[in-house]
Amino acid sequence: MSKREDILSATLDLIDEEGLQSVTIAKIMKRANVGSGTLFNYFSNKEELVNEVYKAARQHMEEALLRNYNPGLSLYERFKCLQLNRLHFGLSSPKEFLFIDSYSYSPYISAGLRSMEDASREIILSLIEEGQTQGIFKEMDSHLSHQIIHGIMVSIVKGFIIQKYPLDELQVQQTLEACWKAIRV
Amino acid sequence: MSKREDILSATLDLIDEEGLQSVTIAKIMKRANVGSGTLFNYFSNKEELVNEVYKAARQHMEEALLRNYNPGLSLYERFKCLQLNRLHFGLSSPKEFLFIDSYSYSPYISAGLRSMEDASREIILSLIEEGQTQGIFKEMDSHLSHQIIHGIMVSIVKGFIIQKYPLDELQVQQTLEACWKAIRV
Amino acid sequence: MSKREDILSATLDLIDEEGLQSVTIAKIMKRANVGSGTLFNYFSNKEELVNEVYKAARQHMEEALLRNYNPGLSLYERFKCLQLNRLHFGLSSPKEFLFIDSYSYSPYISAGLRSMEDASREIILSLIEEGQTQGIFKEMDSHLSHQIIHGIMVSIVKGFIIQKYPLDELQVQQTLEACWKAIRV
Amino acid sequence: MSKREDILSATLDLIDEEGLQSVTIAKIMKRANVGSGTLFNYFSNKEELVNEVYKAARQHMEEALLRNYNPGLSLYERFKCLQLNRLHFGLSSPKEFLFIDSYSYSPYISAGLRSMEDASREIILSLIEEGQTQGIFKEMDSHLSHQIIHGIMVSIVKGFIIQKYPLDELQVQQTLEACWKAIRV
DNA sequence: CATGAATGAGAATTCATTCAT
DNA sequence: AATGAATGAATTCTCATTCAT
Repeated sequence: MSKREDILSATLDLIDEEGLQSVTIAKIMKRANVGSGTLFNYFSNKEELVNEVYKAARQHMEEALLRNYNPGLSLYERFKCLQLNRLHFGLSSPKEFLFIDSYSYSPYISAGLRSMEDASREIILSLIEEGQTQGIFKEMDSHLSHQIIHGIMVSIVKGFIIQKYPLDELQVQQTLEACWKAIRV
Repeated sequence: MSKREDILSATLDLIDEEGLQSVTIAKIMKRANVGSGTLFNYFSNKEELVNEVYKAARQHMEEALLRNYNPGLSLYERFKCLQLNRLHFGLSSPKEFLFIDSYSYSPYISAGLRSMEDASREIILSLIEEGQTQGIFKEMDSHLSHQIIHGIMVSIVKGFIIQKYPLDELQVQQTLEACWKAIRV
Repeated sequence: MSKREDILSATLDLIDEEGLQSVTIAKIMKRANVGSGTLFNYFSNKEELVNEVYKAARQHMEEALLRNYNPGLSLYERFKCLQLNRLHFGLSSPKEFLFIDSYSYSPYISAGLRSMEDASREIILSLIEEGQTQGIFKEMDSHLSHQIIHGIMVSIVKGFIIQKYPLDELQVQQTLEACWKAIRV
Repeated sequence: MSKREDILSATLDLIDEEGLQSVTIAKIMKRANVGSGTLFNYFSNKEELVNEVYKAARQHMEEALLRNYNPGLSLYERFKCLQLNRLHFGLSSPKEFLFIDSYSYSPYISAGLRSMEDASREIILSLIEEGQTQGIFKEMDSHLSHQIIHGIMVSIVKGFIIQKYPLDELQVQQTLEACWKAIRV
């Protein structure tokens, strides 16, 4: 791993462990095993560093959300793929998942970055609209529908991460079903 | 309002406006119109102050969630009451709502406080179990069901607060319906 | 005990326990069971309070040093009386003894107070001079002689207070003898 | 001189001039010509800094006390050497001497440090015991004997430093003699 | 007399950042 | 490219003191 990646990774770890609130450059330096000079060679200040961590996490998630997405599949198959991808991302990258969730509305992350291109979001919205047109999904503001299923998925992952319940095949199926039914006609 | 309340209130306002990240004791003092000595008479340090803000918000929410709750009503009426209460709390106290949502997973809030007694949670869980027994709700880990509907409500309120869509009578009905359907058989 | 005495006494105790360095008005208030208003009714500020503690200790010691002093006795008897009195004062009032010893050169105690009238000192000096005139004590600067015996007594008491050795009848005799011999011809 | 030494030295100077009571970090920074960050890089807090000053002074004194000590010399020569070394240390390093004297009983200095290893003390104690065995020194608790001569030396130096008398060849001889006689048979 | 909530100047300490090596 | 000692502005926190009750 390059020094740059060491720094990004150490920062994410520390944010996860102690909260951005108490992450200091000194702690990052120590964790990443780099000197302060090195750190400031790669990132011009702390805010930029944190924003880069956010950006990397978002890019990572973006890619994960669209993995294996096949526009040729049925509406349900596509819906399921997107939701499962989000779930898997949350389970396999909990630190990034929680960081994105926590800081997507924080002024500490630049506005530009927060509203960065999000192909998956557009895809889900149009998928919802497609379902509504076909009479499968209930007619309502597509953002509302999206928010509903997004809320479910995020909530389920967070609940699992803080150990509220197991999340095996069965629970995953039940969650997917809940999402589907929540916005069905 | 007592000085103590002034301080709590100023702190919540500032966290809402600028993010905990950039809230300083000096800003709080100024906003609350108190001297630093006064502040530290009431709260032994910044972390304790923020934790007390969290605690007060949780207590406020707790009370709001159970407002007009009538155990004698039908399952649906009770379900609706609880969900609507949460919605109304979010809409009428957005600062507290968002603060609780953001910091319920943050290490900055003490573990004990984050997992504090929550009567409403117990009530919802048993209501879910009751519905499952009656064959109304789908059989699954009641925490999973709870997390699903909780995720929907929180997500909808957040979406509204950051202005993603209107939230009138119609949308409220649709949201409630989504919750109900999400965990129905 | 009057409130005023409670305060003086609490202050001395705390100085003994934690060092003047870390004695705060708040700690004194708590220990003495008085409010801040009360304390500042009796003493106009912290420095005055500490100086009053010093003054009271000095007065107490002054009186103790001359207890039973009989100018009519032999030189040796008078010498012994004065040294024993100092020893007994140190043993019976260790807090005052140590406080006086530590702060007699501190700028925190007002110059006037530090150099306050000290009848016993004059008496010892003239006793030394008397002894020198009689050829009993070695001829030297009487302040030097005084400093020698004073040094012995203070050192012995301090050593005892911090538990370096027992200090019974025997050791007391040996100490007195050392004083006497140290300045003898 | 390294920054660290600058800080230690500035601290000792200020304690000597104004008393620990009124020495602030800001004054130390200014005197030592360092920023606050630098100071806290070397010492994690003020108490640790003061303790390090004490430690350095003790080590300095330790070394000075044993300078030119020759175990092969006669008892008297060795006795004289040790006492003279203490005297010279006091005269050449009055700040350290007074600081050690004042804070060796203060709770501000950690107990471990106050009772730190002291080779010179062991040597003097065994020298006293040797003298007692040879019938030169009076039989008594060697700590008592030690405390007596230690008390004399410290007292004489303090008296000189605060200008109570001259301290020339003559007075030094008289002082040494007083020490010797104080514990002789 | 006694109280203690409120104060704010000032003290200790933190921490992002720079720069010479 | 990498380092880390040095920095000082910003921040948290302390504590003697006041004053209305």
